[in-house]
Amino acid sequence: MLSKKTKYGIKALTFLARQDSSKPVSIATISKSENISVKFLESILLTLKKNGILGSKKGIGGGYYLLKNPKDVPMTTVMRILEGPIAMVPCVSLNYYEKCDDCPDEDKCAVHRLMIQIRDNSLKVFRNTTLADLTN
Amino acid sequence: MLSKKTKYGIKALTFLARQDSSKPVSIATISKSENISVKFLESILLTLKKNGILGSKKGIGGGYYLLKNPKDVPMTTVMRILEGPIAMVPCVSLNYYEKCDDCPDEDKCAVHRLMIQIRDNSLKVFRNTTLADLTN
DNA sequence: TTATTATCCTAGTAATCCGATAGGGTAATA
DNA sequence: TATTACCCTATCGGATTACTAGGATAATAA
Repeated sequence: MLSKKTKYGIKALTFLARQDSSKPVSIATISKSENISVKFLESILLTLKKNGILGSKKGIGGGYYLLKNPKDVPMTTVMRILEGPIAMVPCVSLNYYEKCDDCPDEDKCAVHRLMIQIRDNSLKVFRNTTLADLTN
Repeated sequence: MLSKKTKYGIKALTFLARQDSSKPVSIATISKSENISVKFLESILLTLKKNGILGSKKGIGGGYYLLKNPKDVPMTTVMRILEGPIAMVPCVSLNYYEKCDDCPDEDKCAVHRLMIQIRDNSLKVFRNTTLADLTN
């Protein structure tokens, strides 16, 4: 299941991608438009900022804005920041690999081989989709 | 993340698919071979039985066995029984559809459209993979 | 300068889910 | 009739999730 954090994060990012990029948008504005709790959204935008996706400005007229052109933000990046690994099991994860305790030989593991296929297909979609693609 | 329940379930099923189909295999046997806790495995096999994947036999020489030919058991079926919906969000689920509270128009929702692609790709893999494919 | 606005940051918390275990009951076989 | 092995319900600690509280900090406007 996709977490609400990721869901809200993607919604907020596409909202920002649709705006005039020069002007910051306040949390309150995004919150109202996308029906997301202010406080929860706050924490999500903060992690996006800490990970170099968003910039921010304080005070009156302040808010968040995209640091890059939407077409240069692939969904792999967004997913990894908000959701964590794209793979369904750690033993097939590219960025968060972990060996299974119970599995003596990954190459012979049915789950492993199946989940590699799922991962590859998901990666293809996330890599080929940018924020710009989602604004239309 | 794939639950351990599903992971163990797939492992147990492929183990059974490799056996002489006429003979039941005990929980203890599968448990030892696949490094799965007996009690946990017990509950997993029981749900697979209740959902028509496995048959069972009690008493000495008893155990579980596949009710169908492994090549007639697609992973879509196994996943839906053990893991639940294949989609990452209920609003794109074929078998467990649910509308989002926050989303006024699914067709205009970025998350919705992205997750449809992910679902379609995963479905393709799970549909085209049977238990027989996983035994090799 | 100071009041206002809006982000920054740490903590906490209720609810839910997960993985596993307990402890019997029931049916089949020897 | 004893043993084996599945059947079934209930529980439970720990982790995660989806928030919420409450104040600190910085920028702007008066």
